[in-house]
Amino acid sequence: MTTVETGARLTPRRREIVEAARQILERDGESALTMRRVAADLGMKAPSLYKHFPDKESLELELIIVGFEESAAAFEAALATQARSQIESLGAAYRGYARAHPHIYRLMTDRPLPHERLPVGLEYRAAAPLAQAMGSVAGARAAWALAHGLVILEINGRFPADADIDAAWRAGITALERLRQT
Amino acid sequence: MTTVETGARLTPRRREIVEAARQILERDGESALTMRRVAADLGMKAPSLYKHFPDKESLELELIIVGFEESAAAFEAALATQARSQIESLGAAYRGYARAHPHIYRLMTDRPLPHERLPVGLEYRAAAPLAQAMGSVAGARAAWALAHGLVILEINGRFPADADIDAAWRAGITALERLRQT
DNA sequence: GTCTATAGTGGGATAGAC
DNA sequence: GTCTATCCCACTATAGAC
Repeated sequence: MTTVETGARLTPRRREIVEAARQILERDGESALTMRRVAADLGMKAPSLYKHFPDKESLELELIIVGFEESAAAFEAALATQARSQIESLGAAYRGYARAHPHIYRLMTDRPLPHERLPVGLEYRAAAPLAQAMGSVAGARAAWALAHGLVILEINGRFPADADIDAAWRAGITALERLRQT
Repeated sequence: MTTVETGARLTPRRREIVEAARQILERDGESALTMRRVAADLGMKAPSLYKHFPDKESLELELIIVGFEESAAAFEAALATQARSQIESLGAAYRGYARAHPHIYRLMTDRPLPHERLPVGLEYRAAAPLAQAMGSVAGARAAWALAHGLVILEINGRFPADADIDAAWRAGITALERLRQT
């Protein structure tokens, strides 16, 4: 369970700090996520945070872990759905998570990951549904890239204001399903 | 011609400043691109730059324009090639430009564009080759998203170190070509 | 585990003289 | 068009008292 893992890894106070950081990030974006602001929202001073986390990067890493756990859960739930094709369900889940949590999503994808500092198996768990749906490693990577590209261009406001993003998704899903049927 | 456009829009001194900024960005990345550093590389002081550009953002915008001009030229050249399929050629050109100029590429795609401040027709020119090759707007957007996703995940170091990125590109190109043949 | 105080760094931008 | 001087901002992080 997601909650159990998080709870087991973090002391209660650390979890409160991560939660405060998350709310700041979600509400006001990455530039608002400063140690001062996190501390202030908890009624403490910034230096006190360093008794709980060695540096800011470690705190951000916890947010990334939360993002992976939540998106993995969303993908697993999508794969369990029978109403639509697996690829279609996964695409909707991917886009849905990214749009609901754009700043966390960007944090998760904007830079190289320190794989060795993530909970064992977490990356695999998040990637497995797509790999299963696509049936090949190369196909799964292409599918991930397509979904990421659609999502990040949307989040970054790079499609024209009147662009039919739904249609682009449908075209992409169609292409992936034809690849799958090879 | 790219050079003519740039030359017409910028005074010689402004062009020198843009060129210095570009070299810093390409060599040392976005965090190195500061007004102080740009000035120092030109043998001047930071405040003097503000006689040429009203703010840092305006200078960055010139770099984005350069990126669009160069990548548009690369796409046009790729489309003129007859050796491979158009989609394949464009994919290679897209990846090639992004890998050769990762920091400029990130600058071009990381945030919303102030469309009204770009030279008229530039965005259209950069997008046209892909639109032509895909034959539909939705297909072109899916193709752009796929290419962008593959490229930005590669640049950001998000594929496993031993991942076969060439194979992911081949799978993606195959999917797009099947979509094209609808 | 929290505080105060502070170090140390870096950034964008402006005023006014030359 | 360039300079010097300066402002103001913000950040991460540490030391040491309580």
